[in-house]
Amino acid sequence: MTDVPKDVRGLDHIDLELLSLLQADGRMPNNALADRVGIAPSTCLTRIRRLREIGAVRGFHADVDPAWIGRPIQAMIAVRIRSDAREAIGRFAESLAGIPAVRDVYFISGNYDFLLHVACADVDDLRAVITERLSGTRLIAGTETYLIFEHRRGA
Amino acid sequence: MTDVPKDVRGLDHIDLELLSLLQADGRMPNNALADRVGIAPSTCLTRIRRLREIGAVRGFHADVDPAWIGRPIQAMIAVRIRSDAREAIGRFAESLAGIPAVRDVYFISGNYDFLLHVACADVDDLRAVITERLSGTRLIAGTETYLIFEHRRGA
DNA sequence: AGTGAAAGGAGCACACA
DNA sequence: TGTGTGCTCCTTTCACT
Repeated sequence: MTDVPKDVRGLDHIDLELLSLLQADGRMPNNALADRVGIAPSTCLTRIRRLREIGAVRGFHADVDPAWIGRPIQAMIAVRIRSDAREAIGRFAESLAGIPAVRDVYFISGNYDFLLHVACADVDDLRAVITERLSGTRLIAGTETYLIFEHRRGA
Repeated sequence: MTDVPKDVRGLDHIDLELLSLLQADGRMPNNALADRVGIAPSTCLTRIRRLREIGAVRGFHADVDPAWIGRPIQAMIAVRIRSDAREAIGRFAESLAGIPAVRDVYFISGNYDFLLHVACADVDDLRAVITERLSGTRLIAGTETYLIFEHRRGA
């Protein structure tokens, strides 16, 4: 709920403003950004490069509607790893991120080890992901699947 | 799991390729895109404008690490609406998207009505979101909170 | 729908405060 | 760090296919 965060690890208010602007519009031209925050374009360029280098900006991506690329069925799959396979969790999760249907992997606390946000072509495709890539691997103790009716990005 | 989707609602393979490229790198210059898919820059521009207009591309965003903007604590909050308040769910969810901590709202099937992906300054902040913005509203029948240890984007 | 050329604008490196 | 200049490359429009 806090609007102005506390711990900003060496970023000044201009950096935070740049991050906020780029989060809202990742294609805003460097010129416009510089204007908005009140610095010269070349300075702005340097700052943004630095924000990328330190990892404050992890990348720039188009937000593509899954329905338009033939993946209208979205689901959140909670996955529990078998307790005798915990060491493999890292490599396994990495392989999951490579499945085309997988859009996000959330490692969580609680009864399950992670949540998978997937977008599939149809229900058969969803079942294939669950049975072939998850339950079928012998690393998985259990899964629980929730259909996603709608997905909205926050502010 | 399907690599080549079936239902592509009037998009040809060039459109799909453009979407894929822009999903991977939202700042790829129009020129480079045109080269990669084998069309002229001007044609490429027209196509991308169309992809935005029809909603295949919903926007372009910088992927900002929440930890760098003072929000190192991430959580997934499952929220159940009171059954006598179901009509209010739409407006309520919209107000949620306006909370600075909220990054995603997933409307789901199952025991809960939606999942909230939040990024908070600290645990107090997280508690404030849950007690003041959720449990405190009288629309909420219950919540369940899972800490997010790590969040990876898929391919 | 796709193309090429031409003008205008933006990105980027560099030298300097 | 921040800035201003200048070169280069990209973007964007338009007449034409």
